Amino acid sequence: MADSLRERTRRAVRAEIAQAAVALFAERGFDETTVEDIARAVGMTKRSFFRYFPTKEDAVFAGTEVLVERVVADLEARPADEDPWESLHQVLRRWEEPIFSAGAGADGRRLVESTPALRARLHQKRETWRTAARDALAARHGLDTFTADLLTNAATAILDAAAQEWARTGGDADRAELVDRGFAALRPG
Amino acid sequence: MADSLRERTRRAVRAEIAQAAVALFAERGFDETTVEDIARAVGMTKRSFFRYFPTKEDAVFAGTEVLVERVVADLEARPADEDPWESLHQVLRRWEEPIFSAGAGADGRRLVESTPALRARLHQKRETWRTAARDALAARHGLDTFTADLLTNAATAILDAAAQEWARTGGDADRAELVDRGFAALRPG
DNA sequence: TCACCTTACGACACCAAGTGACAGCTTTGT
DNA sequence: ACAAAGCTGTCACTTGGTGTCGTAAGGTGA
Repeated sequence: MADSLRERTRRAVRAEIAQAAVALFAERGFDETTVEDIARAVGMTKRSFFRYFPTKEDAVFAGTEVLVERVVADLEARPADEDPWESLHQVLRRWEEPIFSAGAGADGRRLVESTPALRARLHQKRETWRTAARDALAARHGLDTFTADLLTNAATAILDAAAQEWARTGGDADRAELVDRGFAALRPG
Repeated sequence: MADSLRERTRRAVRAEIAQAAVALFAERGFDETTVEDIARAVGMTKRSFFRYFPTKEDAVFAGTEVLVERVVADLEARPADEDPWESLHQVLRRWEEPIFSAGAGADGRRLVESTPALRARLHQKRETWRTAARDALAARHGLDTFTADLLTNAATAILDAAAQEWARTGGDADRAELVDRGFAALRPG
């Protein structure tokens, strides 16, 4: 069974913890919330919290793990003769939202945007999928590593700028449109 | 006196701590070195270490504070009618080295490049000067915030790619040339 | 020179994030 | 039904980081 009861329960518990954590963070702030608070909120020990998440920060980014594979898969599903930049554009346009906030909804986004520790963790997470995307891009289009790095880094630069603008406007900005503008502006050539 | 004896000794002590810290980190690894180890190495208490640096990570980035002002000053010294992208290019080409490693030499660079906690902190530091650079750029060239963010983010994307390539080649790559290539490739238009 | 004030330091106590080890309970596979 | 595997609480421990206090030293003005 690829999906045993144990695994399902575990995922459910993880999700419950994550939800409680984000709620508490949004209410009291990240630093003002202790891991014990979160654990108690879902009826477990501090120790058990760390059996579901490696760090306090990670509770906000629950469910991101699959993202990497999906983005890479999408990247590899694009026509091989397509402009690499265009491939990145199309794929990231689709995954912009989950990549940006890593799955914690609008609350989570605001939270991440306003908490340095979480921003730092987000960057770390990004590095993971960026490496994967870089390798996929390099393999599919025969790019050297520097160029592949350059393109994927630039792509995340666009995502960041869109996220910043979104945060600045209080959540009103059309992020997809901003991403389009960014990709148009930085198109290599 | 803008430069009293107190201030000078303080700077000297800071530098000494930083040096000891980087040395220990390079020798034993970041996680394997405790703050007390560093403090003892320079003959002080853990408590006093934290009177010179807010966090353990920051010991590696000693002397970065001035960088922000200098980069901004350079940015504002560029001709006002110059292409903003070109201004960024010229300025960052000059400051690429200190910005990248934040002043701890080649050892420090390798250290940062290979230690997730330090990479995270570096990104945070970057955000500081990026914000400043963004504001300066926006003010000088009358750009909207999104465009200014986009350009500065892209610029750091280039710096990152160059740093990654540099690390990959074991320190042989000509970073200035890579930066030039990056700026040429992503030139907006 | 003497009194004054600021600064730096050590010492101590404390909190929170993680980690390791152990013991007991429940679930699963056979 | 039974053993292996998984989850949990409990306890002890390390480490990064902070607040407080007492005190010694250095710099400042009369």
